[in-house]
Amino acid sequence: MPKTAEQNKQIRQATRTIIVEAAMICFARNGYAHTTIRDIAKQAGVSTGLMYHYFESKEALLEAVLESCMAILSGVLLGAYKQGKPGERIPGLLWAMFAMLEEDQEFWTLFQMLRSQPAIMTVLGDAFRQWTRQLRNLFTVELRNAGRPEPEIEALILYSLIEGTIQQYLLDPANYPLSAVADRIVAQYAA
Amino acid sequence: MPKTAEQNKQIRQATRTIIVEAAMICFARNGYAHTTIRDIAKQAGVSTGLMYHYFESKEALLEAVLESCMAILSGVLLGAYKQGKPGERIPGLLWAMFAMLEEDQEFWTLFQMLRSQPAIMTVLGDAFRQWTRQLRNLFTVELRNAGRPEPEIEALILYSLIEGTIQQYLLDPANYPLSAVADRIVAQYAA
Amino acid sequence: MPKTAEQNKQIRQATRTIIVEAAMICFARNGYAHTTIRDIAKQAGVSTGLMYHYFESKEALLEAVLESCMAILSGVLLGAYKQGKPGERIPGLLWAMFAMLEEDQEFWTLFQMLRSQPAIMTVLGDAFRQWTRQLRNLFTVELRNAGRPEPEIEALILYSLIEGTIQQYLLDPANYPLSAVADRIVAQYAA
Amino acid sequence: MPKTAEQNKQIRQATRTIIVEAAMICFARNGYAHTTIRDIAKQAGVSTGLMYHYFESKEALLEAVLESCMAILSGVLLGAYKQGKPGERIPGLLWAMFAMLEEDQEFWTLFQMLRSQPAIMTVLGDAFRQWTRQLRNLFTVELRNAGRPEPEIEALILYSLIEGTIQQYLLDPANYPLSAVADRIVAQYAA
DNA sequence: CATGAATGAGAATTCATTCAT
DNA sequence: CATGAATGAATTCTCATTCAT
Repeated sequence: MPKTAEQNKQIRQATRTIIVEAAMICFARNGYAHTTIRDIAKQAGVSTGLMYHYFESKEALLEAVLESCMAILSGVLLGAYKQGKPGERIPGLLWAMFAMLEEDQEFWTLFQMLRSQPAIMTVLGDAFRQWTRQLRNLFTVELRNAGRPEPEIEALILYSLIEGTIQQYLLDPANYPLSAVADRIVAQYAA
Repeated sequence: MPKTAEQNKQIRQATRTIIVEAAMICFARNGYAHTTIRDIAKQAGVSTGLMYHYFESKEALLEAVLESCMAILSGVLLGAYKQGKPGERIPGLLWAMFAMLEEDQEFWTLFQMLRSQPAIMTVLGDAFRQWTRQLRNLFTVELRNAGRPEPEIEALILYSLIEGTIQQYLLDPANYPLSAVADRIVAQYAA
Repeated sequence: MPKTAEQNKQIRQATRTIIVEAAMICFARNGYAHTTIRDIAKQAGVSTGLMYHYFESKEALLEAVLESCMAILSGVLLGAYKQGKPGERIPGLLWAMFAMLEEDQEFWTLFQMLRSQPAIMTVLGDAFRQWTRQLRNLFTVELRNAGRPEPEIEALILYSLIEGTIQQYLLDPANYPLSAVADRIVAQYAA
Repeated sequence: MPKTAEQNKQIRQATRTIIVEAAMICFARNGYAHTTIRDIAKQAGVSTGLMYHYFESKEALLEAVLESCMAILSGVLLGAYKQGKPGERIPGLLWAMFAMLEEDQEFWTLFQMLRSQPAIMTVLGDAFRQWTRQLRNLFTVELRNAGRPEPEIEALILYSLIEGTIQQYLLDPANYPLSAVADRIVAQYAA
């Protein structure tokens, strides 16, 4: 009794997701270089051979991981964006970011690692740059809506502030006064 | 008559430095994983065997590189710190940072890469956290001198702003309006 | 449809045996240090990578070799033991030993080498001591059956006599009068 | 003030001895292959370079070690031999052997290791075989003096008994009833 | 006689990838 | 779709040996 094409498609999608998530966990914990295909396969509960049914190479898997990260992050930010009114969305965006940071450190560790590996950026840099521009645009638009001067520069600065905060927090989560910092930043942009 | 102890010490120091600098170049260009010991040896102009005369393993070399980075950066910032008057040093520190960023992208690429590698932070995380605290203290002290409220929180934010700016700049140096951003940040802290 | 678990198990067992036997040959001929993993792989007709699929390290393989030696020797001696009647088994055991010595010098060269390597005995010493005790027990029991006084001490001496003979024989097989010595030893224990 | 030739010769001899003894210790503890020239140099308290002033190669050092072992052992046995009267020397030889065994396990561990390494015996086998024959001759002569039939065969057996006992003892010195075994063996040859 | 920095060939080990089933 | 045995090129690491001082 062969499976229907539809069933197969679902299985493919599910297994693919399992593998990507396993890869995210392994990369975050041990870095890309220190993670082997076998590690990921074991984490995912599949055979090493199966990895190659879903991804052409380790690099292709990495690509999928970065895409997944970008998609997740876009989703969260766009969700926050849509909830607020034009000109008043910055605080919501910031809260969404900081909430996520506290909830899912591993995600951010992974994300920071991916974006600071030369070997990865050589391949995926363009995609990442384009995605970054889009996100930053959200901020630019909102800062303009809020009547700020030089919204492009402001957006760069705000984006830097967020990224830097994430980096600092991840360095020592236990001792970082995240909520105090978050309050302070939000206050600066709430007016 | 053997070489004197003094001569040997000098040779060791010089060769060690050559190797660390070669490693910095290679790691910055190709990342840790894509750099082989042979690459570094060739870049340094020594044999592969000698590498292990100075460093126990590739990872130990990596640690030495991070330590070197921290020392370089400390030197630059302390230099800038000493040149200014209490309460007026923040702009000097910022300019030193931004100047260095534009001059030596490779250094910063390397630095960002090192600090986001789980394998490195597992070993050197504590040393790095302590070093970061010290640098941040410079900012805290100056912000207090300048009469700012909550200088600790302010310092965290300023530090984040710098780190985030560096990250953003490195992502796409050709298209990043660094001087505009720098002016804007400095202006914020010059008052 | 993957290979069944049963098939895989058989393949693993067969390949493992091939590798261990190849290692035995190489180690016996050239010693542990002068044998490379490549040598063994070539002798076994497999790739070097596969060696590490079955054994964690060269040393782990060495351990497997010693274990295999002990199993082979136990088999031969237990076989001889079972064929004789209580109280009359010593000659049979001795003949089995001496026959094997003449037939398979390489085995014994290997065995003597293994048991005098500090690196091996550090890891497998306890297992080897226990195994030795068991074999010696065979002799103790038989000497007691034969009505000898102090069978434990006698067994130690008999065991020493055998081991020493093996060592002497291996030192210069061409000139060693093995059958004369064997006759003499057996005569001593046949009465 | 240059040293005199005589002084130099003495220094050479003393340093040579220090190195050989260091090598004996290292080889006994870690085996030949696991011992590096550096290990021995450190144990001897000299530089690696100096090793090559005294020994052409690691193998030449090994040769010196085996020769030293043979000389030490010859000395002890000849000493015991000379103390007894013809026809009554066997017990003395045996006691000398067993006393030495208990006093200097490391020496015997080393000795057994050296003589069971194929790589070593390939080079030094002939020297060792000849030396063994000479020692065994001592026993043959004495057994003939004592009026034993077939003294050659008897000597082989006695020699095996000693070597085997040494091996067994070294395997588990703490639990081996050496004095009981020694008494038993000596009794057998005292009559 | 003595030192230890330097060499480089050779060995162990790793791991992405393939493939028979 | 799924398995895991098998491959072998690439890499890290070791260590006997040399040599300038």
